[in-house]
Amino acid sequence: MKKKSSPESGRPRSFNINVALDTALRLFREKGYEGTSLSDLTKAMGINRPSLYAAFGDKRALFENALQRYSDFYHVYLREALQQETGRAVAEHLLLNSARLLADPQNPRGCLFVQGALACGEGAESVRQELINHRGKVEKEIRRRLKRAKADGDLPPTASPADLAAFLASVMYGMSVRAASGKSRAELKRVAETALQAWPK
Amino acid sequence: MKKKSSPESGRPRSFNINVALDTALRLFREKGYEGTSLSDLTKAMGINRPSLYAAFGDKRALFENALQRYSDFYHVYLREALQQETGRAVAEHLLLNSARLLADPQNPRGCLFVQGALACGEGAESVRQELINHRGKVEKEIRRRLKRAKADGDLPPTASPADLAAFLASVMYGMSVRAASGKSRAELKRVAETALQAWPK
DNA sequence: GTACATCTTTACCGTACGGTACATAAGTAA
DNA sequence: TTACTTATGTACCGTACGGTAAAGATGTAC
Repeated sequence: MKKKSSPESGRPRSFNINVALDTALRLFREKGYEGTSLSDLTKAMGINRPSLYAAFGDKRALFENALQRYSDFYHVYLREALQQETGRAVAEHLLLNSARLLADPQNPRGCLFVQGALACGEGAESVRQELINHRGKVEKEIRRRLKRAKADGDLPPTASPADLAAFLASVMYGMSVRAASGKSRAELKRVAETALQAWPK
Repeated sequence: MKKKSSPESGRPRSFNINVALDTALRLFREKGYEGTSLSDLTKAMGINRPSLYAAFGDKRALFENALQRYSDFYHVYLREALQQETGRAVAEHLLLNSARLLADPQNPRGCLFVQGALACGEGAESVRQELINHRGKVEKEIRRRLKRAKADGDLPPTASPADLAAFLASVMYGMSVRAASGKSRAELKRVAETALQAWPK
């Protein structure tokens, strides 16, 4: 992806590539793939266009990098949630931390998997598909964990891991939409707590 | 909005304005405001650009018309739901019909209030704000209805109409995201049914 | 120093965008 | 027929987009 072959020769890069990537991630999360222009990106990074292209390739490749970075962070959160001891604890962790992260005042509101490209023109169709895949994988991991929970007996025999996972994912994406509307952490937390009432006993 | 002053004089319009508006609505719902180009619109309508501008004004005004049309349909569904007799029945109606409408095979997937402009560039910022307002109004109507339900005694005294309304809205928006991922009515229905487990008894 | 590699700057490319001027076609009114 | 009104088709406008060519700047290796 990036050049592993970075000999010490040549003019050194004048900007920190990870800082630039974080800037790109912020913008993509806030305005989506199509809504973020190259001028937005270079301006926010404080560099010129060819520097961006030399470092990352084209816009699509830059998004790919930013998405990977986001996905890495996301999976830290996800893993932590899925490592909880019971199905109920997993659900609590997922929803309450979603509320916290999606409305983090330090970051753009909402989830990149949703905000990145929910509805878009033909030029971003492949990005949209990729985000659909990411969302699907998240849901799949939750489903696997809940299947185990059911096998472990900390979910009733009548409970459906697939339905519960789909429900949790839906609430998380719904909270993302609400976060993008400017709702606070407290408001999202109440949604999470209400959703948890649906958990089978 | 449209010209009431339509004397029988002058060359008659060669296309049906409501059909054209429906076409616009479909496109905006599928690709969002920014993702839908004037060429997409005129091509799908089978007319030329000046005809579109003469009939609707600019792109923004056309979106406004399409949004109004969508909102009219939406409020039929919403009113029907809010007219149910109990809080529980309202919630059921809202969620189950959301599932049905959001994944309608005859229409683009998802809700225009969400898909229209969730994350976008500066040029669509006002559209985004407007959709936030629409979502807020929907939630407010649900909240009002649930307050009445509580007063009527068909919600427990401990229940929070505001929290329940926010929860219902979140699930509906989450289902919209899932619908945009291509999930079927059946899958969305299971989400709705799972969500209903959270309803206070 | 010289050679070499890489990044940066400026200036530009083609394309697609939203929007419009203008001449003409197609209807009604007299 | 003539005048008038409105919609249409063509051809175009300026701007912003994603992307790049080419020349100069800045480092390392010798």
